[in-house]
Amino acid sequence: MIDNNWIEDLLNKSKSNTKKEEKEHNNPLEYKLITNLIDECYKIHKGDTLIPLGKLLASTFDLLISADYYSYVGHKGWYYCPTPTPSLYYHFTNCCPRHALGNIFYFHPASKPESGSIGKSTSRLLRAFLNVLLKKRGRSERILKGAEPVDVVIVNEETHCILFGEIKASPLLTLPLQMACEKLTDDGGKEITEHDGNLTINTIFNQQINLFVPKLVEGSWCESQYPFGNRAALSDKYWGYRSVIELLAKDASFLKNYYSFWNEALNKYHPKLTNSIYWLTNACGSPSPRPDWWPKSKGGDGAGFESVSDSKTSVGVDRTDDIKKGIYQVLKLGSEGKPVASKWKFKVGIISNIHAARHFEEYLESLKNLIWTHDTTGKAHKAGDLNPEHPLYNLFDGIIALTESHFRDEWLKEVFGLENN
DNA sequence: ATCTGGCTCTACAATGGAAA
DNA sequence: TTTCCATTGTAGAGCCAGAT
Repeated sequence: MIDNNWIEDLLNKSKSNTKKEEKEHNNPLEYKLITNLIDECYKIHKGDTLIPLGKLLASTFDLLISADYYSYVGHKGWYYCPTPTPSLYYHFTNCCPRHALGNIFYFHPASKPESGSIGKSTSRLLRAFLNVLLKKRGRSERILKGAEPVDVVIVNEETHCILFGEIKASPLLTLPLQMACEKLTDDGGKEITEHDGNLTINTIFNQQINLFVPKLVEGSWCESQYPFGNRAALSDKYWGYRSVIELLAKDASFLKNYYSFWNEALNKYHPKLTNSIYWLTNACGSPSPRPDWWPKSKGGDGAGFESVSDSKTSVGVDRTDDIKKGIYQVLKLGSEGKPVASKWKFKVGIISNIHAARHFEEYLESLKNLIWTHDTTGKAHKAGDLNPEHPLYNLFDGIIALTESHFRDEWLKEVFGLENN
C-alpha cells in the first residue's frame, strides 16, 4: 500500500488539482482583495510596529471571509430593529447586534450561508491568502491544494522541503451589515417592536448597505458604520469583494479602526468575559444575562434555550473535535509518510488563521513537543535501547496560525515565523 | 449552568463503474 | 474514449443528552 512514491503521488495529484481549481473558480476580485489586504497590513505594521503583524493579518483574513459571506446576502434574513432609530441588520450571531453591544439580547437567527458552501471557501481562501503572504515575504515555496487525505501541500522544490498540512480555518467574527429604513407597522397598523424580529424585506438590490464596525466612545462600544456598497442584482456575485476593496481604497481610517475593534474582541475572547462586542464573536454561547423574552430552543420541551452562537462555530482551530481530528491527521500523515520520505524532508502540521485561543492548554500543550518512532521489537523503553541511527520524528513540525505558532522545524519557522510569534 | 461530543442534516467534491 | 450518475467521504452546524 504505502510505497516510496506516496509523497510524490500526492504531490502530483495536488498540482493538477490546483490548475483545475484555478480554472473553475473564477472570481477575478479574490486575488486583488487578498493582495490589497496584505499590503495594507504591512503598511500599518511599518507605521506602528507595536501592532503585531500576525494579528493584523488574521483580522484581515476575517474580512476576506466576510467578503465571501456577504456575497450570499439576498432579500431574506434581514432583522428589523426599531429603536433608537429604525434599522435593518444582516448579522452572523443570533441576536440584534446593536443591542448586544449593551448586553441586551433580542433573539434573531443569524443569516449565515449554508455550511456546505462555507467549508470549501474558508479552506480555499486560507490557501490563497498564504500564497500571497509568502510571495510578499519573498519566499519561493508553492502552496497547493492537497488531495485526500491532505488539505494543503507546501513545497520548496530546491531544498526538497515539503509540508502536508491539515487546514482548520474559521473566522473570529463577521461584521453585520446595516441598512437604514422607515418605521414599520404590522397589518393592523401597530408599531413593530424589537421582539417581533425576523422580517423578510422586498429588495436589497441597489440600496446603500453599511458595514457595522463598533467604535469605542468613552470606554463603551457604540454602533458605528462605514458606507459599504450595494448589490446590483442576483448576478452581482462578487459585490462583497468589490465593496471591501473600495472601502479600503476610499477610507484610510477604516482598517485601523476595524483592527482595534477586532483585536479587542480577540483579547477578550473568553467565556468569562461576556461583555458587549463579545456577543459578535463566534461560539460566544448563551446570552448573559438572559432576558425574560429569550426563546427556548426549537422543539425544546426541556430546559434548552437558544444560544447567541453555538460552540460548534468555534474560532480558528479552537473547536475540540477539530483539534482531535487535526492530531489524528498529523499522526496518520507522519507515520505513513515520514519513514518513506526518500528525497523529501517531509513535514506535517496544522494550519489555521487563529491559534487555539481557548483549548491550546488543555488539548495541545502536553503534545506540542512530542516525538515518536516505530519500534517493531516492542522492547524499547528509552532512546538508548534503539540503534543510535534509529530515526525519531516530530508529532507536529508546526502548529501554525497567523496569530500564534509553535514550531519544531527550522524551515517552517523561516516560512511562517512572523514578527509576533 | 456550561461544556462536550454523538447523531443528524445539508452541500459539495471525488471516485469509479456503466452507458453512450 | 468520453459522459453520466450513483456512491462515498468530508465539513459545518443544529439539536440534544450526559458529565462536570
